[in-house]
Amino acid sequence: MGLRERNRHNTLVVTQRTAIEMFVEHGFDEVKVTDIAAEVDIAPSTLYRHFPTKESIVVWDEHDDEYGPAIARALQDRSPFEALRCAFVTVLAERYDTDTEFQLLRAQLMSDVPSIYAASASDDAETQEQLAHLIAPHLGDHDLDTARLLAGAALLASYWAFDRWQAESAARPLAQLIDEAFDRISHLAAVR
Amino acid sequence: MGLRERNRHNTLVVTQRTAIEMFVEHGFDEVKVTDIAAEVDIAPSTLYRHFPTKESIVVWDEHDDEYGPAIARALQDRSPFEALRCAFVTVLAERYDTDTEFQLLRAQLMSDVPSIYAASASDDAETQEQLAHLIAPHLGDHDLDTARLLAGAALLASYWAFDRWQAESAARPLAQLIDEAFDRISHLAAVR
DNA sequence: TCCAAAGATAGGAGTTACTTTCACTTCCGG
DNA sequence: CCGGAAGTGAAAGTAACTCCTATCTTTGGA
Repeated sequence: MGLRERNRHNTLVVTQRTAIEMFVEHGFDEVKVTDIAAEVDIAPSTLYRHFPTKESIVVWDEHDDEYGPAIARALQDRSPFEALRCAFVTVLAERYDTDTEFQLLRAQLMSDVPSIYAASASDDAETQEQLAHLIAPHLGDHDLDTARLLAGAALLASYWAFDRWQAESAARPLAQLIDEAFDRISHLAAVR
Repeated sequence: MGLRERNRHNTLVVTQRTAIEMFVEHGFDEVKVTDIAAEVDIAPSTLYRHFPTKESIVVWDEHDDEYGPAIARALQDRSPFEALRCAFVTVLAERYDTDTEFQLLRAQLMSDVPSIYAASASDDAETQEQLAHLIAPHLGDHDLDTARLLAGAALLASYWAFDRWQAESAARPLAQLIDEAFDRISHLAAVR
């Protein structure tokens, strides 16, 4: 990883953290993109080179590229659905349990600001498609539609866990909630 | 239902159908809100009285208020999850199977135009919450979180069905796809 | 070590059409 | 027949996002 790439990554992280603090303090609509750029000390045009929209500053996840490898690893010795569970627990848990305050702020913005919520939902649709393509080859019939359903269920489980985690202000560790969510969703028919 | 209300509803329907045709033909960004207003022969400010945003013209569903009653009815003699399945099949199926061409156009916009997709996803989050509140009292433990998971699963099933329906251009009736989706999601653990 | 090329940033101007506001008119409903 | 809700029209604002060029920084090879 060259200097250029590291610098870029650093700028992304600093911009995101600064912006989220500003959004939480003054409100998403009140904080203008130029304000953020000024605070981070970059030009607005530079900010727009990194983040395509104002919302994406919040939605972007610096650990997004860890899911692919984690899932590929887990697929070696687990069923597809279990592999997703395992990967989610591994990647999400450690991060959210060490960087709790910041992730709570981010979660708050994502659920409270409609336009951010919408942007994040769009993102999730793409994630679902990517997950489906990852696991489809590991299904008995290689059926992409089945894979999409599994991926959707896995995402549903993780968002449910995430919502609860946020609602109870990180009282329980995220890993535990994710496990519970996957368990319950695997046995939906048994719910009364 | 008075004349006023009927007129309003009529304007909404006509506006939506006109707008969707224009969007499909010329592209969402190319068609301006003023163009739509001119075509429907109302003032732009009137259009904005009915639809809060440009995207909402597409996302709005004239049958949205049928779900509540349908679910309440189905809850009388079914488990909560089955009640959702039943209500979805009833309300969705007949509409999409009689109004197919138009609903396909609408579906196409919702999946192709990012901003519309995002708006529709936000809408779905609210729907999930409403469904959860409807079914929670019918669960053994009255647990709202469980209800949210069930509602999420039901919505996931219906979107999966809807996607397939769109992908195969309404080759199979929507009701059948929804049933299949609910079946599969009830037995996720059995998928290999 | 140095240098050329590739790529990133600053800075600023512009544009656009979505959306809001308000005073005014029209017309349904009891 | 009147009160009040809904529609109209015009106008303006807003800030997100785009585009451009000059300037600087990094990179990889000589």
